[in-house]
Amino acid sequence: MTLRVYDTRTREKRELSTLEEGKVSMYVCGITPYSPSHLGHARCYLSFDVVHRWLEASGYEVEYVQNFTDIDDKILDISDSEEVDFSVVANRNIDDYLEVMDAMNVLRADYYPRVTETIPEIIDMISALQEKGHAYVGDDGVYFEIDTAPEKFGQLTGQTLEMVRAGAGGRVADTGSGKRDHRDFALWKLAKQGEPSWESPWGKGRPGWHIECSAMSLNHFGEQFDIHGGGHDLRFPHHEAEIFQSECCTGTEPVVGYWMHNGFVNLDGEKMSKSLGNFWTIREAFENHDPLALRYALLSVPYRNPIDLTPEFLEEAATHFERLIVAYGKSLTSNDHSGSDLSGASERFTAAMDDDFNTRAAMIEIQAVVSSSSGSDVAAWLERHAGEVLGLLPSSEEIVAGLAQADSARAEVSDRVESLLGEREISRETKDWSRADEIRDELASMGVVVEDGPEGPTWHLE
RNA sequence: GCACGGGUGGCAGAGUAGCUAUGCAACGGACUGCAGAUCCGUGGACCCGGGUGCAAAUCCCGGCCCGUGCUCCA
Repeated sequence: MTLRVYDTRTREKRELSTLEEGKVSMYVCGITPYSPSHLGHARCYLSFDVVHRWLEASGYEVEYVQNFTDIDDKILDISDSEEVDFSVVANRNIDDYLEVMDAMNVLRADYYPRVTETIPEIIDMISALQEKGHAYVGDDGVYFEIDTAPEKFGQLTGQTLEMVRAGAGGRVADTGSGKRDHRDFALWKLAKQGEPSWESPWGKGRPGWHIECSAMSLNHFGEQFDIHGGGHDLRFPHHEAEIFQSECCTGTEPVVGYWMHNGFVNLDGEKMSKSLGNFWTIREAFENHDPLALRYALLSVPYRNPIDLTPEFLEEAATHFERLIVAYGKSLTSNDHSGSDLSGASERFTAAMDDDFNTRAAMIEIQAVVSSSSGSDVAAWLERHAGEVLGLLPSSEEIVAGLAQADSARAEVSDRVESLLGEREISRETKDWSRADEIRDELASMGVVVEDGPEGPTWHLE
């Protein structure tokens, strides 16, 4: 069984082959912390969390780097309006991000480099590009000159230089930037009055948006690394700019082995994004949804496909999640073996994950196991597959604590429930259905669900 | 407009030529006073039009539709 990964650049699923046997270097574009993260971000980092987990489960040693773009125009806009330092805004939103990710069982990356802590490396890289003739100094900053490496254009989007030239109209003049060609992009932006800035050979300023990722990946991994992830919208210009910067700087290509891009979260068929304003922050979603149920929902569609968030979609996921938790709890407290052979499910699960991380297919296997067996072996199976690999389970301690709490809650109302149930059974025996239903309603108002079975009624709290 | 991705049953989602995908939902039956749970079973799809094959959801051509990108964006 081999792991196949879809690569945006070559547009095919390829067997994963890494630079160093048994090791994977993975870089994922992180957030720009100018506002609280929304569900689109959740989907991205959840997707790559599963990539991270599955690679490790497959025996790879993974080095995972995710950046924070902690200085940028929008952060400055907000810090201006709040009259606080930009770092206040950035730190606040980074904390928010890490908190909600923790709540959704997202494992931490190994490094979270920040732009503001990578300035010397960025400056070195820009200097190298300038020396090699790929960068020039304009009125308001330093730019990468696309025409010095035109053959690198369009690797991730298939666009040609001409197309983009044609599409842009007279934007160069509009922006008043110091670019020679509108397809060139900023490496270093000179500071305007009052903006935070860092010293550089070109004057005080700050890095352009794309250069940080090139500098950070070079810094952590060297000239080449295995996987680069990010949202689908980053393919152009951001990731193509990275290819220009990294490969022109080092002369080594390709800089990235596999470009992975996750699909969007849509609301009413449209991309959820901050600029469109049609987003839910992750925290808002937590108000109505268990973080792990949300994780379940967002992983229940393969990472490259779009997800249309509808109430039905979220409900279905919540139902499955609930079943999983209940089944896990039941198996966890069982001393018996299920007597089932779970090897087929394991094989199909592995095949699904090996096929470009098809979490959907993998989760169907989990559903099948959940609905067909229970026992101590099932608990172990779920821990490995639903827990370690997909991160869908709370810790067994939490589950056990939850069960204990449920037990005590149950014990609290038990006497009252039993006496009502006894009364109801008498009513049922005398076919006094209206009285029986009345009692059931009364129990329901106490949060007690009654289920009549062949061996009499059973009840549980909900 | 151009580029990329995609259009499979109510929803999600496999399937790159021949054999029931699958899950949820729906429906029918069993069981039920009813409800619920459970069990058994059923129907239902390949955007349109051409083409190549003995055979096409699957390959080719032409349309149409949707999403994203071309501007900050996961």
